Parts: sequence; structure tokens; C-alpha cells
Amino acid sequence: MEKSQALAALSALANDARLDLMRLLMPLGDQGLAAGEISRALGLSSSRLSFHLAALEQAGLIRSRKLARNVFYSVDAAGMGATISFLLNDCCMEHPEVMACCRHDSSVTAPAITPAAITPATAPQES
Amino acid sequence: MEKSQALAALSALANDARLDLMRLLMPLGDQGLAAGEISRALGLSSSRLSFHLAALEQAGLIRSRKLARNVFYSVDAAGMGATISFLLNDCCMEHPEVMACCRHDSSVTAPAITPAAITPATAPQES
DNA sequence: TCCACGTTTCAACTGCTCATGAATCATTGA
DNA sequence: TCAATGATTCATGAGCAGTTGAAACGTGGA
Repeated sequence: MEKSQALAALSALANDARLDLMRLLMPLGDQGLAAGEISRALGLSSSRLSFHLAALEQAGLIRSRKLARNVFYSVDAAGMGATISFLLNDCCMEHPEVMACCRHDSSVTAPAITPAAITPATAPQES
Repeated sequence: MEKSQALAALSALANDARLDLMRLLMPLGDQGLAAGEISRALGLSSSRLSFHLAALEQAGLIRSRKLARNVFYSVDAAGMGATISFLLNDCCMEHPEVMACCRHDSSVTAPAITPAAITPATAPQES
């Protein structure tokens, strides 16, 4: 991975809303989520969300595909992996103490935004 | 690691000069390098370097220690590891395809700034 | 064809990041 | 005490990132 590309990815990740966005999309895999659903789940205005989505897509961290009227966004795991790989290998040069972070899966906290928190819109409203 | 702390670290890393700085300091371990030497190695003005060093130190990615007239800066491997661990565990939730970046040590290129390029000039004289 | 919906683009504004050079502070040796 | 050196802080200005609301665009159903 090029340094410039890694810088773009790091810049994209260094934002509260975009980090939430990645955390929201990550467990959904390739299916992803429509922009409108993301907007509702994160409480972002449509224009603001579009801005952040464009930043992440340009950085190679998410992908989009059009389906009828909706645009579905999903994580680009390869892009995310390449970014982390850049940090580990090119930046930290496989520093033993840094590499240790890969082995012990420490501090796995509950995700801030659970997929269950997403309003399915079309699903029946439970009372 | 707190999300706010991870955001600070990512913001600090999302900069060309600071990424070079980390790559310069990484192979030097705890010994680190004096600010003046870093300034010469990277071709940064002293005030500009001081700004970037402060950003990295505040983000918990480097440490400093005063030695006579010099301030030596070295990487905080634990801080860097925690940042990458946050990306892997909290952000990517151990997504299998992302976690793969830890295993195959791909694309290990020659460092942009080799430690040999640094003029030793004044070795840290402990008095 | 028209309307409704989902999404993106645009202009304007605010605030932050980054770069520059001068000034300042701290330490050492003459 | 003074000058030299190493490093940081400050004021200034340029440019970019983020937010907002309105407008525009594309698609599908009536």
C-alpha cells in the first residue's frame, strides 16, 4: 500500500462520525446498509452522511452498490486490512511490542452501535 | 482504549510529516533521538517539528525525556499497539478478512528513512 | 407524465490544522 | 555573568475539513 493511500485512509478514520459508520457497517458484511438507514441509525443529516460516505469510499474503506432507488454501502475489508497492515509493517516495521496487539484479543468491548439498533423501516413495529 | 483516545492517535498519524517521524523513531527503540537530530533528518524547522512532536506525544504515540540540553523522543510502542488493537477489535470487531493483515507479513518495503542516514553527531552523553 | 422518495451536490459559513519566523526559555561552557 | 546552543511558544496567515439547508438529480410507482 502506498503511503499516500494509507494517509488518506487514516485521515478518513480520524473522525468520530466516520468511525461510528465503520463500526455500524462492519458486522453487516457485504450486504451493507442503505444510505437512508445509515442516516437514521447514526442520526446524521443526509448531506452530512453523503459527505462522510464519500470520504470513506474515496479512501478505499467502503464500497457502494446501487439497488433500485437505494445505494447500499458495505465495508471494504481488504482496504481496512491493508491500512492496518501498513501501520504494522511499513510504519512500525514489525516492532515486536506493537505486533503483540494482534495476538491477545484484549479489550473487546460491546460495539457502540449494535445492528439491532437499526430500525428496519419495513419491519413491523413492535409495541 | 477509549474511542476519543483512538481518534486522537489516528488524527496524529494522519499526517505525512508525523508518519515519517514515527518511521524514523521506530527502529531506534527506547533510546530515541534528540529533537535537533530529528529536525535535521526530516528537514523540518524546529518550530514545525516541535508542533508535530507535541501532537504525537499528546496522542500517546511517543515519549520524551530531557537529557542535558537535549530532549530525546522515542516511540511509545504500547500506545501504538493500543491504537492498532482498537482498529482491529473495537472498530473491525475482529472481522476475519481484516484480521488476516496480521498474519501474512506482506509488502515489507525498505524504510523511507534509514537509521543510518542519521548523523550521530552527539551521542546521548549521560553525565 | 407526474409525483414521491432516496440520495447527492452546492454555496456559505465556522473552526481547525498546518506552516512560518520571531521571540522566549533553559542549559552549558567560557 | 555572558554568549552559544537546543528547544519551545507565540502571533499571524493560508488553506482545508466539517456542518447546514436548499436545490438538483435519478428512479420507480401511480
